[in-house]
Amino acid sequence: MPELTDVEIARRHLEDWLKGATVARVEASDERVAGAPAPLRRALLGKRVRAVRRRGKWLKIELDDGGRLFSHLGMTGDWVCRKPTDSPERLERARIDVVQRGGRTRSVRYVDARRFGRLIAARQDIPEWTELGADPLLDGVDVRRLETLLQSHHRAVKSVLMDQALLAGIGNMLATEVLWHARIDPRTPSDTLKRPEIARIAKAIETVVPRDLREASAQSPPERRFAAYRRAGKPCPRCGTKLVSVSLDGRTTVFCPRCQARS
DNA sequence: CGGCATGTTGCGCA
DNA sequence: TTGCGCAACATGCC
Repeated sequence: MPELTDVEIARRHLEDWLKGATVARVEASDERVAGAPAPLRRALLGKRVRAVRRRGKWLKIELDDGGRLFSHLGMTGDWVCRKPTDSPERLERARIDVVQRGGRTRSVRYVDARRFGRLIAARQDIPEWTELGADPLLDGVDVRRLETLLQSHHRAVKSVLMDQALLAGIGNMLATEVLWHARIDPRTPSDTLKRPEIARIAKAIETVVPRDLREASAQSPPERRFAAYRRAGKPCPRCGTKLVSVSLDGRTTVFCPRCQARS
């Protein structure tokens, strides 16, 4: 599921399902994901959902008493909506049942195969949330700020783009796509990039993120969402050269050796 | 069976 | 201090 775009879609769903509703039932079957059930229940039961926000890959459900529930989808997490009478999903880890003002009931289930996701109830914003960098959708992309970020680190440009404390929400898929779009070798040391290249990266983020949000909303198959990601050995959609794969930060990174050549 | 996977954290090492 | 490589986490899927 997770990258800024899929998390934003999850946010829209949760807002639709939960906003204005009152929590009537809470289950947390997996301590690894949600901690002990009791504190979660205490934080949510009887509370009304005021808003659902997103920053980077984190979701925040705000309650009318000032409490908040943070949700990270990890690698395989997702929220789905069911009826309260429906049996648990196969990989369900938690559920929040709510009653809307008109009396309509919903059962919102957290599903997560690998259980890397997290549910954290808190009374204030947690560091994982407050320490996030600029979010491309919420804050826009500023070329000068991006230039400062890139030049203040001596790291592969892809690592910088994926650093959540610097830019929030860019993961392996989006970083791969952004650099393909900008025609930049992902291994390029970030502080050697020149202004025109940085401008191309900024433009690529502004283009790729909203476009992928539309693609993901339309449920386009993943192979149509991305030009390079998971396409090693296949022809570059731009020039036909075989895409190559390297390992960077322990992640598979695909790029075109011809149009993403280092200058 | 082996290998790979959208994320994050923590450790050893240069 | 900074950055890199890698293992770990736990499970599904091809």
